[in-house]
Amino acid sequence: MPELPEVELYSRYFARHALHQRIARVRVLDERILGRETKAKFAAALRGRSFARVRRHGKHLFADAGERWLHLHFGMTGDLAYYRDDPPRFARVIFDFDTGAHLAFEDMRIFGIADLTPDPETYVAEHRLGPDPLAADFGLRQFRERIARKRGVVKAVLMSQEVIAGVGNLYADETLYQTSIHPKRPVDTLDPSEVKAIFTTMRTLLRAVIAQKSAGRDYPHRYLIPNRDTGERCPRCGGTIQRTTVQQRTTYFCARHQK
DNA sequence: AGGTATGTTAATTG
DNA sequence: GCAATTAACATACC
Repeated sequence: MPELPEVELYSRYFARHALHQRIARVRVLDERILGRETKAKFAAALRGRSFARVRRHGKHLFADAGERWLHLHFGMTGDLAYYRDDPPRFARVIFDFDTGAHLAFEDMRIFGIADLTPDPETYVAEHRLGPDPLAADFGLRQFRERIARKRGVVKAVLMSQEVIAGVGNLYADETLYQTSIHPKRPVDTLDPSEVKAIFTTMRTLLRAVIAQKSAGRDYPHRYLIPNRDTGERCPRCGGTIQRTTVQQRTTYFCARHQK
């Protein structure tokens, strides 16, 4: 279930449980999760080491293992599980720590990836990821510059990981819903105040969801997310929630107040 | 049985 | 070169 806020929670979970323990063994249960990395190289790079710290960039998680960093991407169904007894059903890679505990990277659909990278900066550069919208040095000016170079519909731009890294289908819809902008508005028709509203709303939203979820709470009722269904009543204006498609992704919006 | 699912990439078409 | 579209990846659920 991973967009930026979820990966931020995974990252905190990783940091809370899985640092500073010697990795006694690396078990790759399904090699497809490694991408083009080989099982032998992957295991050899991590075995005997320990994770010193974690970093997140967009939807990507990195864990420092000394020579190299472990890189995790969670696809649609990735998750982490730290446990002592029974591994999760869809565990694809398991790190056995010498403490007797285990960290599993699980991913039912295997759209995610677990591999190695020299460091997060290298990965971000190689994959042309845009800035993380919650990074301390990410600002409105930068957001404007990056958006100004794009064409096409606004939702596609928000979801493009090269523009900004971390927003996916749900939070793109939610951001546009909260800013009253139609997901199919051509991005070059947005006026400066709308771009600013997207910037501010998106960051507030991402932070709020992190806080909300880390406190174990559900999405607020006034969000679009819990009302993502054709024919639902818009909790903001009483309009009707409609469905369309953008970039092959199901898109919900309020037909009354999103223009 | 068919449609859908919080993601990404490659190939194709305009 | 860019944007839109389609397919592919793999699995479960309703």
